[in-house]
Amino acid sequence: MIIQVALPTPLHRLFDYRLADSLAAKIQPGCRVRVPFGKRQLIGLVVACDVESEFEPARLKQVLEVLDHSAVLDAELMQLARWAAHYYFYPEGEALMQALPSLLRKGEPAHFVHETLWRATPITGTLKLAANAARQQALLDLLLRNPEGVSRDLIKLEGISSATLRTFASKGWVESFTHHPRPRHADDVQAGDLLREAPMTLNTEQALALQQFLAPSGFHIHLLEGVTGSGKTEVYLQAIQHCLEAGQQVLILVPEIGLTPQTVARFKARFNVPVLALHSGLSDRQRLDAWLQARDASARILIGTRSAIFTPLARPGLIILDEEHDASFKQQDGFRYSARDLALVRARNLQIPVLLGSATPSLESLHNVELGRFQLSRLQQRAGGAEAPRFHLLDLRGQSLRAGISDPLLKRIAEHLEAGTQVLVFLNRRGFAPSLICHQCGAVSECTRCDARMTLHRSPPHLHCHHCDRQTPIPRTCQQCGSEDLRPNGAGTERTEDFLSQQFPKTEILRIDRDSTARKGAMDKLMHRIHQGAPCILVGTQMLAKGHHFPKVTLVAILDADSGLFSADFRGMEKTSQLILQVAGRAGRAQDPGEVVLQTHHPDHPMLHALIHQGYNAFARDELKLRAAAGLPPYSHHALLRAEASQSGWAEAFLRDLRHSLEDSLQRPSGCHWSGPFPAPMEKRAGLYRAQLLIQGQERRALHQLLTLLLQMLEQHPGRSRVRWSIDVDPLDAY
DNA sequence: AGCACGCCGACT
DNA sequence: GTCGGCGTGCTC
Repeated sequence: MIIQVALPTPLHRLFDYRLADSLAAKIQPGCRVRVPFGKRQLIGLVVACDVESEFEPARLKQVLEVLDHSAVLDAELMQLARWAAHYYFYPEGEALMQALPSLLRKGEPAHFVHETLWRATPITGTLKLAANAARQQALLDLLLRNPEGVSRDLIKLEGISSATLRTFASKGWVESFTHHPRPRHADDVQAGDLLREAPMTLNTEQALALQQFLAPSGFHIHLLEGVTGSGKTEVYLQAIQHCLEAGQQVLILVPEIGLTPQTVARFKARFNVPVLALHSGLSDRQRLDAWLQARDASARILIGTRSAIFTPLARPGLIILDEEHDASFKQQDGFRYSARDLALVRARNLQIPVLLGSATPSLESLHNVELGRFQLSRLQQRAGGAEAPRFHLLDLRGQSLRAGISDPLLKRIAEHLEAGTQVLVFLNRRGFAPSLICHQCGAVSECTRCDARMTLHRSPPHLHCHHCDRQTPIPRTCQQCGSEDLRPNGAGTERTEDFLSQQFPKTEILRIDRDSTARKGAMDKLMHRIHQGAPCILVGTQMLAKGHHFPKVTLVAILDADSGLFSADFRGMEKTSQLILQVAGRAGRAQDPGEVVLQTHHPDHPMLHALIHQGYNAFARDELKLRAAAGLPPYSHHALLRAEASQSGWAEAFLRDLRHSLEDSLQRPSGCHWSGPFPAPMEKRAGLYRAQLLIQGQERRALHQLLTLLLQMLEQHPGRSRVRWSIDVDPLDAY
């Protein structure tokens, strides 16, 4: 028999192999096989059995081993991954293999493995450890936090040595047992004990939204647009309840920074069913276990980020995608898929509904509402009758700034602190200052590998390129003129923190950015501090904007509202307004009505006005009109051909060549146009020179045809070895 | 992407 | 004379 196999190679094709009759009986699509490939052996996935080969049969090689008795990747996921590979022009073999957990890619059996776990013994309840036994305390905490048992891997991960574990064992504080990962079956949960806590009573808007969502059966897409604090999650929870009652599973996708223990806890607290979080902290073995539990429906609620869209589901009932506008749903390298768009495709294949939620929906989704593809529900009331925050534009023209803060803002901050509440200061720049400038000649510290400034950091002192991660000591003298007068230029979170602690010496200043939260547990500590409720100032980046709620914050200050107003990226306004509202949403959750101050040099800017006085919807309507007039997405479709090379000019020349081949081609479909090649927004990055060619299509079909042709040309272009290229369909980042 | 083949420069 | 640089070509 001849079978067709998908292999993890960057080649855009499948491969045929001969299969010995002795192995042919149990083979089916979705099984893994080990095959010879050139001089090496690879593990691949069977795509089709009993096929005719166009390849000369005598030259076919034999399958070495069949790894599975039944399909590891079911037909539905296989269909999704193959569809995605074609849509995003990514090699099919790579796409299919990426849908598998890494242990399965490496050839491990698709089985649960019995694992030795450790748990605390009852006597630890009254145990008093020596005050200086920090490691022992850490182990005890870990054990008490996880009464169902902890694996040795996890203990190691927490930085606890096996010696500490041995000590515990010898004192009888810990015992080991064999964990049989044969989880409960879906049917084990009786209808009566599905709920762990009672659902909340829905307000009129929530009830209407839920009813509208539940009314149609089968595949439909529902957009839940709800301002922060309007209770979207409760609508999700009750939609999930309906699914669980029907014995089905629910897949929940959240943005990268939204997958916090609190998020997961919310679902676990409500439902008496196995809830699994597919987060980045899982070991390969745990990830496989979770994958298997989703596949056999012993896990009922699956929560994960972008890649969780490829989680197998034995009894799929609903896909929820929270913060659907979030850019982290689009993968930015390699397999550049959008988990949001794949969720829609998957739901259509499965004939199940999708619930998209956001306070600030993407213009793509709002356009889909206009077209009647999505149904829309709006939640405009805040739960508990909390008022919406008041917005103020603070005109920066003529104001002096210290660490990015104007005097009127400083006064407002003082007033809120005196009233005993908390203040949130947002600026999207970490580090001390965005650059180091020579006061004599004006030369600026630049990265040698990128077209970018080095950011000055104080703790610890160094220069850091945020684009390629290069770090250098702080120079004592200017490289250009030798002057010693080097000064920080502009403000980042460290500098603002510094300045505020000088201004408010008695107030605690908590900085929240990637640097301050890098250490394990640091974020928890900060959050704990904030939730104690004492007056304090939070200074932070994007990290503050998502997921976390700060009930005591009554003033949100956005230090630079102008950053996205004049950017070359046509999505700049959309991104900025989403970010402003997201940050603003952190305030005014409780009884205190919140206040949001935006520092701007353009207090008359129409976008800021629409956003602040009429709300996101008015802004979005205006912006959609502009997009329509300019023929930009969502009114047309974009693809970007990206290229990078070690020498300046190579990538651009390569793309120019391709453009010419395209223009000379007779098979070129109509209805597309292109522009460029242009240098990428930051031409040099991490030592590579980057360029891109933009392709625009009125219709998806035409764009797809053109890209098919382009791919053929790319694969046989003589310059392809000097240049790394990739196709990005529906690109999101600036271009 | 790997991995081999192949053809030119500085070494024991 | 060989080790090794990376250009070019192939993978059922």
